[in-house]
Amino acid sequence: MPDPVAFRVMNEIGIIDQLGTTMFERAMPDGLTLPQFIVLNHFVRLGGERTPNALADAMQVTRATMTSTLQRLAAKGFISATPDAHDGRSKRIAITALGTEARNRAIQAISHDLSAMHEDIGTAAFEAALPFLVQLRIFLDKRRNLG
Amino acid sequence: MPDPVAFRVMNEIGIIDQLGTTMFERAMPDGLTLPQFIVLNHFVRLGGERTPNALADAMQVTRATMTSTLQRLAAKGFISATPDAHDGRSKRIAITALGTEARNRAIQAISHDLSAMHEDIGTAAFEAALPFLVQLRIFLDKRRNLG
DNA sequence: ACGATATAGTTTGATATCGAATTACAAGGA
DNA sequence: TCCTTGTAATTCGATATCAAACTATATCGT
Repeated sequence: MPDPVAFRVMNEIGIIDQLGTTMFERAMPDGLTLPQFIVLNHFVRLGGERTPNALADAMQVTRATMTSTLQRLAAKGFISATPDAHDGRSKRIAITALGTEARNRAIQAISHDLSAMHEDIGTAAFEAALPFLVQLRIFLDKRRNLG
Repeated sequence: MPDPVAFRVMNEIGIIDQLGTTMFERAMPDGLTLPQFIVLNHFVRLGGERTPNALADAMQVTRATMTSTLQRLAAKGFISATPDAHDGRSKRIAITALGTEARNRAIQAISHDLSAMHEDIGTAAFEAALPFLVQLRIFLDKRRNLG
């Protein structure tokens, strides 16, 4: 019995994620990891402040995971955290100037790999694949929240 | 500036991998993890014996990672390891009867989630997405081996 | 007002993963 | 034979991740 096609797709996705993450982190300066970059990029793209909880939701990770990533970013001086004036349980996270610089260096560092991907696979193929991936991600997210 | 489409695709793939792995491991009996299942499934599908090195190549992980996963599978009695008679550095790994049973229970445990995926997304969409994913995986694998 | 419940964040313990260093053995060359 | 180089596997230290347990604060119901 062959593996169901959904299983084969998930398997390929797992390997791609693994290889892609390794490629990214090898190219990074500042010892920046992919999850750390994604947080910095989120702040540069959308601006403002966020709670750890909102970041965890946006990145689809648990709050525990986000706590860990934010602690490492704070240790590098790439983010700041201030207590929320209206809710004693909460925090406001923002990117620092140092963090913005690190994010921009990261963009530069990965641009060569991204270009190679566009050349080899074709930008059109990425565009074509995106709707399926979004639909699959939304399905899995819904299913997670059901239990 | 929007993120390049290849970056958005890699980002979706990362989230899908994360959500899919969590869904899988929640459904698993025997505390089986996804990497552990993949090794067992490999043996059931293809039979025979393998070296840790060959398994690491097949799963696209480092030998260090495979050492760790094999140690946990051996601790559960799901695989056996015997020294190679002709090469003192090497080992021969095989699945045990207990391992085969665990793999079959795992298949059962995940079948409901897989069915839901096929129903929601459509089997045809998975078939259509597979060639792109294979191409992307092969590109990243080649690129890794170049450095 | 108070007790029950919910929410924000952290901590802990486990697994996976990488790269780098290490150990043990193999193969080849002088 | 011995030395160098190569290969198989493991160990180590770091990061990410989850679930579960925990702390602290907020909100809701009576």
